[in-house]
Amino acid sequence: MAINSVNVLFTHALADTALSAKQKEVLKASLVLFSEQGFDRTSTSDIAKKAGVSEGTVYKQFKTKEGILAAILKPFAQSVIPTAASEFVTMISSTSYPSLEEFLRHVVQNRMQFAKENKLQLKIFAQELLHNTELVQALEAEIKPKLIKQMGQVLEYYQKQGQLVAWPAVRIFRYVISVVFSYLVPYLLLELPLDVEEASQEAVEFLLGGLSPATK
Amino acid sequence: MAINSVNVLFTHALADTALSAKQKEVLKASLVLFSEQGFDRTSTSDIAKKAGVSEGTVYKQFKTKEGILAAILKPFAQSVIPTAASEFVTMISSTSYPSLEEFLRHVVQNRMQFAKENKLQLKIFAQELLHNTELVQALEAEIKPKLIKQMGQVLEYYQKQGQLVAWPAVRIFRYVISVVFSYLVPYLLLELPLDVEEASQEAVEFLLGGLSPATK
DNA sequence: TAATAATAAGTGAGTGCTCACTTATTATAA
DNA sequence: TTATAATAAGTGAGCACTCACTTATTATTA
Repeated sequence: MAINSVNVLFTHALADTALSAKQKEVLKASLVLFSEQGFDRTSTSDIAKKAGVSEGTVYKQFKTKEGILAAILKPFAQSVIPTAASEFVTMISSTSYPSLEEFLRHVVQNRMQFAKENKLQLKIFAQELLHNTELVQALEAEIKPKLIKQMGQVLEYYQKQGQLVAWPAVRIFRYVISVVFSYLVPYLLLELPLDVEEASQEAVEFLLGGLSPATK
Repeated sequence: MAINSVNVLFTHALADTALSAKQKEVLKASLVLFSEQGFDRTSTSDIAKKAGVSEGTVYKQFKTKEGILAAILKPFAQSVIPTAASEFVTMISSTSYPSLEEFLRHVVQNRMQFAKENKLQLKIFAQELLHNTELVQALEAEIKPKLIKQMGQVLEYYQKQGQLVAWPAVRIFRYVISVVFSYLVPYLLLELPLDVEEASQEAVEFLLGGLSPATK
């Protein structure tokens, strides 16, 4: 059921691509198998079988098994950090800024929803991060400046307003991201349900306390 | 250097066991290879070569490759949550309770130090968690009650004192653990240095803000 | 339109190789 | 000498990937 809905979303994303129906089946089967068993424990014959195609078909489009992985993770990786055109920026660049609470709730909720819709990709991604050091370095180099550029001035605004503690942006990101993950990890690993509305509410309540300027 | 010191610690832990010198070498080699390349991408012949023994010797003690993994992870898993005999409890059960800040700093610092000393095991452990669903379930079932039993009354104490917000224990654990991990993840994945003293200081500063009873 | 040609997509039985694990042989120790 | 420890040479299953060939689709011509 949960997997189905993920598949529906993935299928939808696949619609834009120039892949044939069978090649899409290959990607869908790989998505499920990689996330369930891990990349290394999934054979190309497993993939072919689940996709209902021959092994030759698998290799017609994707030259290597790694190529299949890349085809799944590339579009995912590029949407982990929402682009400058995203809602975040439009939300902020409007004449009236929302409160820090509203802003945080929006960001947290948005990313939790994203994680929910990309559950399988996230699991595969995490596996890859753990034994692909170069990938980690490359991501760090790309994502961190992007994040700071996009969010940096927003944070500054709230800091000048006195709504946000005057810590470096990196430190604030660290806490926001980790608290979001504190709700995602049980969902990803234990298959527990995740109520995004409730979770983001809770998370923001905590974050606001920790990120408000000192009353100490 | 960092790996060396880890090895020194691991070697020390190995001293108590009834393993022969060569069998200990097997475990040390496996620890490094599994953490660097992952379990699936490490062959038993790699292990034998690095340990300076034959492949037969590897299999004399450890019946399977999985058996090697278990020999590494079992003692680690059991020390992730410190036992009831640990410092935590003695710290608390003394007649004068420390402040929440002191208590938090001690816990956070202690676990960060532990992570630093068990860096390679942690990496292997994380890999395993991602595609071993049963293991995750088993850990959840064992660790969660243990954690609540040990820490539950301590939290209650601070809540009654008005130092700690009256949230369920699970929610408080969630935030403390995730903030600790926010410092560990860059250390583990990006090989960045980790100053435990400084990091725990920072972490607690944030946690105290978020976990103090509402001033809202 | 119908017939033919050209291209693309798909197949499945290989192929060489790696791997976890075994076993026959040799070194060491009691 | 006998028992134990260690080795090094297997062994067969499974793997990623290939390739000669077939089928489906599209373009071209009469």
